[in-house]
Amino acid sequence: MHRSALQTVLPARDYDLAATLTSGQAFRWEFREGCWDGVIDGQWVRLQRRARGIAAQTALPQTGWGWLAQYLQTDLDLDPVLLSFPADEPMQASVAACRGLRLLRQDPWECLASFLLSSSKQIVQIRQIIGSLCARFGTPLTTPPGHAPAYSFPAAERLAGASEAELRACKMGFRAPNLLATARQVAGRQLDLHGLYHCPVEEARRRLTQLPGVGPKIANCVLLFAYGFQQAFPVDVWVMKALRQLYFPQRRPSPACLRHFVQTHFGANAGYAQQYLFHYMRTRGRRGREDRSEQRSTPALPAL
DNA sequence: CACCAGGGTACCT
DNA sequence: AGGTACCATGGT
Repeated sequence: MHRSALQTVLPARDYDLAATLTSGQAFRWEFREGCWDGVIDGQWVRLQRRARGIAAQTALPQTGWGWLAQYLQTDLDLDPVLLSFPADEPMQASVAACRGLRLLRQDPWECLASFLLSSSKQIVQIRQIIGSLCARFGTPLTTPPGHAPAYSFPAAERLAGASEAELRACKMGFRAPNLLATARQVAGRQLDLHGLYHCPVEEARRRLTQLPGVGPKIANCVLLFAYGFQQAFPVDVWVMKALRQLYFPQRRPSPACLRHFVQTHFGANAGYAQQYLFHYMRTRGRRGREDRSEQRSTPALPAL
């Protein structure tokens, strides 16, 4: 017999909770009163880093915490992953700067819909759009007494029944028709998101990119952040900047060349490596501008 | 106030 | 294959 509980501590080491929750893979976590408030599987959750692990609090009694360990991937040993990265200077600098950064394992629909809304948007804006979408179309969740209201991420069926104008009211602009059409395909079972768990990565990517507004970048984000395909390597403007500055400072490689490079150079955990590069570049820019000579320090150029 | 943002697409040469 | 305008909106 399990006793139900409202809180626990998941054992975890080598886990930078703040970096993980703010590194542009999930968009709904908010820092309040020294804790991280969010929603997982339609349930309000509050997290806090502790010495031995990650403390979690819910508003409803739990009989188990496997769903949370799965989302946070606390059982993953980070050391082999970091050791599998290439031993070049950019990767070592990224690991030194972001050690403890993790990949989450998110719900496929929320992840797909979120990154559909991410195109050509800053992370702060993506968060605002998604927050508005959840408040308008999600269902209110139980929260602790006196706490701000929280909402579930709206199901595909719910968005499929909305109008494009209603979606545009959430300030998503030209992304609205893509989200609507995708929601209808998912709700109508023309695409079985759960079935992608059993597909080879190429097949899963092929099916995702058939959705309107889903190209290689967004598909790779979903493959990596929801399905756990750790070789999936999303290339956005930041990662592109990292690749060009750190690996190809003198020439301009073609897209095909770049694709081949990222698939062969970063190994079996290329997607993980990509997240370190992404977070490293992003946190490098905002705080303190070191002089240009630092980022021009010669990396080990890949032979090609 | 230009410029750009975890892109994709249609259309051009 | 490789370039470009455009999509809507707001942060920096």
